[in-house]
Amino acid sequence: MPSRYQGPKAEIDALSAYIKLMRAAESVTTRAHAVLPKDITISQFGVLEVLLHCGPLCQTELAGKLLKSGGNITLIVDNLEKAGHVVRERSREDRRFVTVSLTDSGRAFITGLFPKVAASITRELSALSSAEQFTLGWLCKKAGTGASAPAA
Amino acid sequence: MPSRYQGPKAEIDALSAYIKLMRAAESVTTRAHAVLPKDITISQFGVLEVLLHCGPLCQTELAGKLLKSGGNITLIVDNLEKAGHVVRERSREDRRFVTVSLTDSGRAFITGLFPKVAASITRELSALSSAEQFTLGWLCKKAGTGASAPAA
DNA sequence: CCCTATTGATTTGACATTAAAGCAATAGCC
DNA sequence: GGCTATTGCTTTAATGTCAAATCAATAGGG
Repeated sequence: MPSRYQGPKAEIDALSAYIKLMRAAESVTTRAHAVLPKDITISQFGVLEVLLHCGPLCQTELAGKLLKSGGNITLIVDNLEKAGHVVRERSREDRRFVTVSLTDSGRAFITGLFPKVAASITRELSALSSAEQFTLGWLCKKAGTGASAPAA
Repeated sequence: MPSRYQGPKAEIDALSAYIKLMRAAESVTTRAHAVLPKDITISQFGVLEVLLHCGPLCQTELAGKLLKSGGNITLIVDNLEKAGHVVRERSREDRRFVTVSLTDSGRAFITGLFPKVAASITRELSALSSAEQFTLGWLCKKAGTGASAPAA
């Protein structure tokens, strides 16, 4: 952000850090996910990855883990279901819940893909030493649980 | 540059830092922009802010500063134009260019709004000291210009 | 056993986002 | 001048995103 704005020093420091935070997040995400095949989106990858590492979940749980809205998950799961990567199943104990599970082909797909993305993220962050990555994570965590963050 | 195998520890460190980076970016952005009136979006705010601090720009320049696609800018400017915040004007020297400028009401709008958002971002990052904010910015900049970043 | 509140999912409407295709205007080359 | 390439913008198709409204099922209070 080309700030010609001249405010208090605290504000300039915060805005400067914020802009770099945003640019880094966008930049690393875009480049790290460039290894994804063209027929899958970042959001779809996110859902498959959570299902692989957490097992079958209902849509509200997916929304919580991915920090997305419920309506959003409905659409993403729709598209993953069309592609044959996941299946929906109504819970018999409480018919409000829809359990989303990986199909065999979906599991094979994400199992083959995840290591590539993990390696890609590692490569993108390789400009930072291990200690620097730790510091970055620590500062981000502190920043993300700041002033008006919901209590953990 | 041949990429060397870095081992599982390097991967865990990088993924851990990456997840915290993404969560911090989402979290701070969402909360910092909660002060925006509901009739304006974050992207629209971004365009108005750049126009305020840089003066009238053509759409390609806007796209470059905001790191968005050209088609995207077309839509955002469409909506800002409907709201009366900006005007489009064909350049007379080169009729391919469309200069986007703030209207009087648009200028008043963003002039009143920007300090609120700046204060909000400052508040959200107040969990970090000035030195920590500087370190965060430095690490983010280093991370964002990593392995496959385009040459500046 | 009702009435109501809550909860999980879906739908709808509006905006964002990109890639790709298309259009219009300019620039370059012969 | 005229052909071609480039450049800036718009459009289109597909997906994502949220908020709000809606629907279905369950839970609780009386």
